[in-house]
Amino acid sequence: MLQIAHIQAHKEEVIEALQKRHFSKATELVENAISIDNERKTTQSSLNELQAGANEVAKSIGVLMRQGKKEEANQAKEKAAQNKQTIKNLEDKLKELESDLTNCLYEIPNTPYKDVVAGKGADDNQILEEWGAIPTLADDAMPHWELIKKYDIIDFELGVKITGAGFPVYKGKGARLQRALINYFLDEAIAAGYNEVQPPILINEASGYGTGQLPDKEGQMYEATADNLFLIPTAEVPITNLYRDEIVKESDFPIKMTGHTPCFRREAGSWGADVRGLNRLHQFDKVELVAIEHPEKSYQRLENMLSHVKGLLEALELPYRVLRLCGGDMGFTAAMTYDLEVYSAAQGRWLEVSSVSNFETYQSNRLQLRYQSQDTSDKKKHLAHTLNGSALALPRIVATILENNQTKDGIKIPKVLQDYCRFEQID
RNA sequence: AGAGAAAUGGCAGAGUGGUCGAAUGCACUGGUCUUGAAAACCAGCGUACCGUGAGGUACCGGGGGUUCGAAUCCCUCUUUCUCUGCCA
Repeated sequence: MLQIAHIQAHKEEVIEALQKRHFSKATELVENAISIDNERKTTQSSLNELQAGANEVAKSIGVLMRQGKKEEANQAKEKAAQNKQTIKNLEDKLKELESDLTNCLYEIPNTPYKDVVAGKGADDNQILEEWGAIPTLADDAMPHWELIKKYDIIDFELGVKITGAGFPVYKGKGARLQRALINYFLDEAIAAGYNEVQPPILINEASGYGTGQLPDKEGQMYEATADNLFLIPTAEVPITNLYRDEIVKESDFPIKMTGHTPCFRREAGSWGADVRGLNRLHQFDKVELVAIEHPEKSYQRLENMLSHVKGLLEALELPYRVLRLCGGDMGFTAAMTYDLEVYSAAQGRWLEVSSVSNFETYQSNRLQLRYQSQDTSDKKKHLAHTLNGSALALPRIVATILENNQTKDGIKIPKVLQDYCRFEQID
């Protein structure tokens, strides 16, 4: 969430930035947050004053008791008891205001970075670059949902039997290709200086709040209700939360982590004609990059992460394009997001395979993830910036490899994967 | 899963109703001394919020309660440790 002090100091700027998202409640919510905060301040002031008085009386009673002045002590007691209820009421009011403020702030999305253009949705995204030639396929080329049947490598019907729609079973070379991709992506991340972690794939509520999945987006997550845990929608959640409530040293930056996890998404209501096959699943695998960075270097870090992902796609020889999302298409918590899409030749469409974002302090403010400046005269703890990016999500990469590399003899495996797969084609 | 014990500042560790935001040691920062370092000595050293400021308030695992007053008493939750059980 945004910092209330920042909103107070830069109200117009915040409202203006939020307009880029076409966020209609911007002015209303910002005004509301400010007025709650102002009331909070005055409430705390008067509460503190009363508490100071009460503390003084309580102390004096202690002194009087020790001096044996019982009567005076009892008089003071009565006096103190009078203010008790007032203090209690003010305390309750303060708590309520604080929680109102937090709830209000939860509803305000992150303010887009200066480079982000205004826009309502996907059509307004900026296409920054395109790489690679679009392959021309034979006339009888098949979309991946037919190829997986032809070669018997991914089975949706079996998944339906075991679990339900959107939970495919990978078999034989399909399973091995998955494993190869995971290992390849992890090795590349490690080579780029990311520290591999294997986090839990169930998270508690606090973690959900930390990275912004909660409140409001619980409908997107599978929930283990008996234990009040959630299946992760992305490794971003457990990995970023490793640093919840931590104070790091400035010299620790950048903190770079990577991890492979399955991801679980309910995707309620988002099924339609163009989500056949591997295009949208309830469970899929992803290798994620997470970075925690100094505020002054976070955009540099974002570029660095973007070029890492581009390098992967180039090594896999998949034509891609880079989009900078417009305000309206960005996730709630992001300040700037690059999407990478690969061209799926048999479907004739671009498929999003990675999303790389800078959250600035939006997540770290909830996480209370701060750093201590190296400058010893600066005693204050400062919020760090958090970033993450997929590198990469598997299913659409698999779909595109299958479609783009199909030949009459079989599906050619990209060179970089051959050692990982230990086979060169699927036939 | 059952029984017991525990949770205090960066760490260790005192404190069982009142000058306790919290002894002491270590660590850390600054200084004295030294050619330099070590040692010794002196001083400082938690976080957040409110206040222009002086200053105030809250925080001793989380939440609630008793009391004029709670680190200290009560309830509850969480976590850790020990023993027993179970298990890859």
